[in-house]
Amino acid sequence: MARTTGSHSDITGPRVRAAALQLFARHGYAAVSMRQIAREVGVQAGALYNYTPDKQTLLFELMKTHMEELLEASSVRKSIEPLEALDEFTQLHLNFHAERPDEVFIAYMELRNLGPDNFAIIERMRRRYEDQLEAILRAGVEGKVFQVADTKVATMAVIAMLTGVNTWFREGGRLSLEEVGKIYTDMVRNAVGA
Amino acid sequence: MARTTGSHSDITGPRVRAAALQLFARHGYAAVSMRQIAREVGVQAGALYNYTPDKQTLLFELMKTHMEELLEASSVRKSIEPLEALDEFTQLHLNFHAERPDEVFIAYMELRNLGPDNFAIIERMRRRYEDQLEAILRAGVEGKVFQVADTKVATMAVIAMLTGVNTWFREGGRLSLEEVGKIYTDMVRNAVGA
Amino acid sequence: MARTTGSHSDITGPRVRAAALQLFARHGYAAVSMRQIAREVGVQAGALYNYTPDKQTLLFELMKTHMEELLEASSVRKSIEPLEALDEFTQLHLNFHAERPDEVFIAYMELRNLGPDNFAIIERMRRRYEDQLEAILRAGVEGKVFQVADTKVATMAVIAMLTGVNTWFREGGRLSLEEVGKIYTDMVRNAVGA
Amino acid sequence: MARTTGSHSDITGPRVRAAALQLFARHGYAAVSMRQIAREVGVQAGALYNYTPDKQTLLFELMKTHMEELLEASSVRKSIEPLEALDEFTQLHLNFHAERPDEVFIAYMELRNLGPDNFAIIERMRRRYEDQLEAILRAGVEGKVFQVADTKVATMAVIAMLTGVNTWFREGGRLSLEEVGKIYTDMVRNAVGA
DNA sequence: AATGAATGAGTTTTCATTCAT
DNA sequence: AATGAATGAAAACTCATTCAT
Repeated sequence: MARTTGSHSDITGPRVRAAALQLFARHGYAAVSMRQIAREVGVQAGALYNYTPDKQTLLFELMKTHMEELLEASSVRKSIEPLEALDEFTQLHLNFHAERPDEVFIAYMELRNLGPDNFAIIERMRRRYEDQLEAILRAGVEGKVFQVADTKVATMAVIAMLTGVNTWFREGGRLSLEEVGKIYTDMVRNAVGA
Repeated sequence: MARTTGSHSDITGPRVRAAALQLFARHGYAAVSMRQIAREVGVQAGALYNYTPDKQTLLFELMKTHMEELLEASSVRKSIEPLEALDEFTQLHLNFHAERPDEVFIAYMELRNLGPDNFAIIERMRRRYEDQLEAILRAGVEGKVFQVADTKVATMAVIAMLTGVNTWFREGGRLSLEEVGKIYTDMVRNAVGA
Repeated sequence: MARTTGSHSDITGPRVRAAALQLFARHGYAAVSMRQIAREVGVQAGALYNYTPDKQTLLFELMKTHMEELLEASSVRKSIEPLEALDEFTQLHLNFHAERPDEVFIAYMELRNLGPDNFAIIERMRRRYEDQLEAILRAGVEGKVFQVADTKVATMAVIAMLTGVNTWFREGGRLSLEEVGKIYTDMVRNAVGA
Repeated sequence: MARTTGSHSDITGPRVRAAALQLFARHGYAAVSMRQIAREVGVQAGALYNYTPDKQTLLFELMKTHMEELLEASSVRKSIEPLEALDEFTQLHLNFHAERPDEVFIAYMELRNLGPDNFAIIERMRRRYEDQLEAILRAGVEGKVFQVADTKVATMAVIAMLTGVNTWFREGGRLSLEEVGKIYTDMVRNAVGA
């Protein structure tokens, strides 16, 4: 049957990813069927395979894109002073994660649904992100502006603390993102003895 | 024939829960089949239903038991000074969670696989746990020994920081649990301005 | 564990049959599980096998007992006149069936759940019952008190008509069983041209 | 690979219904598995769910279609004289039911396997059919051409008598359907005192 | 690019039955 | 006589994926 001229591929593809993102975040990768995704897009299940070779790759691409954007956003900083760099990192992490709750949720929850190769790729990217914070902490320790017993541990602690915001922060709640940002900037500084 | 031999009543039940715990933690609730659990126990799938009415209840009981133990372990403290109480909370949290990585993982990851009623029950228990830390922080703020802009936010931040340990800490790794405990006790104190 | 002295076998057996009767009638043989029957009796499923070799035999015994009672009740009549005999048959059929709605229902609905041998046995008994009415009709035709084109067909028609009462008659409804009996006595007479 | 070859869309649907009809009639709804139906159709079990949302709906649709056809066939008659109408009803019932032994069997035997809503719908249709006969009988009583103590009871009795034919009549047996029709026309007339 | 029919393997759960105790 | 643990087979239904059209 005839369709409005022009290809749908450049419109359906993003819609597939958007639907998968939302559904995976809400119900979990394993609990979402290709048919559910297709229904959300307004298409039959078979059509999804024009946009992804399989369900697993769909998940992987979502996570990879997210990590790429995170790395790109975070690596712009050609950091100056450690303290300023730390504050900047805090703000960037909070803003970036607050804007992408679904992506963040998936990136943490669905790691074990990746095949080993895909898992390794995502893990490597996450490590690279952590390394950026650790570099800041190390610089601060060397410059005696931070007091930290173990920079690796402190890195993990700070990131966990920051990412935890996503479990409770909601736009329009008691606190604005700006207020939360101020509170965390202080807590992070304190935590690393700045 | 009925079964290999001998009655296994009081031995199979715990083994079912143990197998479910391990498998759910490793692969995720949705990705684990009743058959897999049964195989691990050394029994046919049907036999599991002598020990749980269904898969969902099996998950729920695991989480409920975990939260009950957490609440019991943490509520013994008839806290003295806020600072001492905070240190005690930090240690207890780290030790308790380090001993039960599977339970902790499940308690965080599988919330969305609970039915609404079961979810509400677990959420209430988690809230009660958070309230204990918040009470300590509030007492410390009143007594001017802590400096915290928002006790609720600080509560979430500290718990996220502490629970994050489970994502990387491994017994026998670079640091002992005791060393980690010291580092975190300091970082937590700092974070709340003690 | 100890039980009140004395055997339960002479009490549990009838209770098993009663429970099976009621449940088979309500939900159908195939839809009733041995566990359901056991629950109704207040016993574990395994205990049922002290009273029946299997589920199929339980059904068969229920039907056989019913047919035996029907044949016994109906064959007492060493009938006199055909018309009187016909009225007597009508009354007996209505009363007997009205008193045993569950047995009647099962005897009609569950025939196909019998194994071939059991089926043959029950069918033979049913045939014997029909033969009694046909004998009456034949006598009436010979005696010119009935006008019936085909006694076999008339037999089936009359029995169908009478048994149909069970689909709608309820004790305590608009009509008493006695009233229904009068109406059917007339209709049956008419139908066979008496 | 997808399937043997060629699209079967508009051919498989009817074949599913036909297979279900025959199997339900022969063995009973509860005793027939979706796999059996699928095997009869020559398809895997999963494919059936392209044609029915579930087994229960398959049964319901079979019964609904049957009742719709019955109502359509029977309501054409804009009856003239009660006696003529009665004869016509008798003939129509016998012919219609003789042509559809499987549908009739299911419509009577599987009522209790319908969910409550579906049951109510079918019951309402059956009631409408009965009402047509009762209207004829009432007209006949008013016009003094029938003698009937209770039109509702007579309606049930006549329909039971007629439907009973399906339990024994077989095309090619001792009597033709036409002969049976004549016999029943007489018996029905007699039964209602015409 | 999309459909719709189909597969084959899988899911959770239920079942009749057995049997050591 | 009864329990309770277990089996092995089967049930209804779902799923990711394929492919002719």
